[in-house]
Amino acid sequence: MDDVLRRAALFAALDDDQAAELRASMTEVTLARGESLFHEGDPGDRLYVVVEGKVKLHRASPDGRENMLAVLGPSEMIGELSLFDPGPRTATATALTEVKLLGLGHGDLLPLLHARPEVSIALLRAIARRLRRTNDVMSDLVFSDVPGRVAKALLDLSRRFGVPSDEGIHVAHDLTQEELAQLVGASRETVNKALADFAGRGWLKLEARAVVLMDVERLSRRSR
Amino acid sequence: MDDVLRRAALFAALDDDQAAELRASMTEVTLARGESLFHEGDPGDRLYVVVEGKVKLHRASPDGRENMLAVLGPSEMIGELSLFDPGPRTATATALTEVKLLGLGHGDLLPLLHARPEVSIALLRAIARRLRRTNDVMSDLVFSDVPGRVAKALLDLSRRFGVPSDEGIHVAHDLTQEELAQLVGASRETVNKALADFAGRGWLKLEARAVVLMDVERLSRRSR
DNA sequence: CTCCTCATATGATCGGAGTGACATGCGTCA
DNA sequence: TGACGCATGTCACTCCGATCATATGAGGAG
Repeated sequence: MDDVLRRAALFAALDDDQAAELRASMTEVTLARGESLFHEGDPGDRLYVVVEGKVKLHRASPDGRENMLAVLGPSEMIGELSLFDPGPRTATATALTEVKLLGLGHGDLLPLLHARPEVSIALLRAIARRLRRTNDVMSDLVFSDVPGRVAKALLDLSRRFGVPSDEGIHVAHDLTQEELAQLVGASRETVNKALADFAGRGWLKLEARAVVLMDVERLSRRSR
Repeated sequence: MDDVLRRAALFAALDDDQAAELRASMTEVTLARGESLFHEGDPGDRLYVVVEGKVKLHRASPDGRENMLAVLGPSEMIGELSLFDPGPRTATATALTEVKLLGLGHGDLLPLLHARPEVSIALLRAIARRLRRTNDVMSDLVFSDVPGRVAKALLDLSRRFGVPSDEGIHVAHDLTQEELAQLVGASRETVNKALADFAGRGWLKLEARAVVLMDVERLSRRSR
């Protein structure tokens, strides 16, 4: 059984056989960068688990500006909200890289939840953790300035997607600066300035859709 | 059985007998305005349901400023996060009015979740809804200016706590302007200006810890 | 290999909103 | 009932960050 799936909340409480059975009942979806899994307003009764790649969850304001709620990677869940609390999708999910997902419909999940309470409990934990993260992001929007939020976002991405290298922690976030700006709720220009400033101080090195963090300590201090 | 409790997610899936039994296993807590139920950092293994009154969930930044995550009223749940995703409390809960709550410990909840999967499912729905609301608030922080956020907050409070009167919808929010400012992530002065402006236009009337909404249509338009 | 387009970089300008400083109002408690 | 303390109302001043404008660079399509 796939290691990535075993780390997903949906599979956490199941033994190997049960996990294999659940996996068999899920349908595979593949997207190229830029393609959307679903759009804000769509009817939603399907949940997905990321197997490979990254997906962004985002919304548009009436006047066309974009805000990114989250970047989701392997083992993470997308679209649960419309399943647990029935209703249309309140955000759009778009692939940041080539991405592979497994989808599960409402009709297949409910029996599982009734049959195996541990699964519900694992999902409660997962969604509680998400709510905590979201609350943290909200506090940052209120308390921190843009450079602080950029530093925080990079550290967060580094914890989740970073790999150590000889120069520092290499973080292939797959976000354009425009997207990074949407993630921290600021303009592209301001984010660019913050990044350039950090790079100038030697705290990090900029690469295409990636950064190398070289002084996590300073960045971390700047983020508070 | 109390009507307020029957509307709480925790009780939604139970029949009268089961609800009465659950209620009996919960301990009553009473607080006066200003008293805290728990503080950020406290170990947390208890969940509460508001029976009467209002409670605010808030956090302090390192430099002492405050941010309010939510105002919770009757039937709503507080402190679930530390229960579902074990860990210290990530916010402080403080009474906005005299308040009556019922508390349930981790040790009493888990057996219930295992025995009655419908309870978990109801809780998943409740927390999913909370996450949706939080995402909405986050988008507003990014997209709307302060007057817009104030209008939005008042409309939200009115939907939850408003009662129709001959002049308009009377909303006893029990928040000082300082607290309202913390709720929308702005300074007291700016919120005061927005309120004075709305009042000057005849959209609402200011009262002590309350407002009377007289032109919901305009306020609603201003909030978008 | 060469455009063309999209991403990145950087400066100039402007405005919303925070800060600080007061004045006023009002509820509550001795 | 008087007075203190907290909440509210309103300035002037400053500044962060959005917006506009304009390079420069780099990857893809032909």
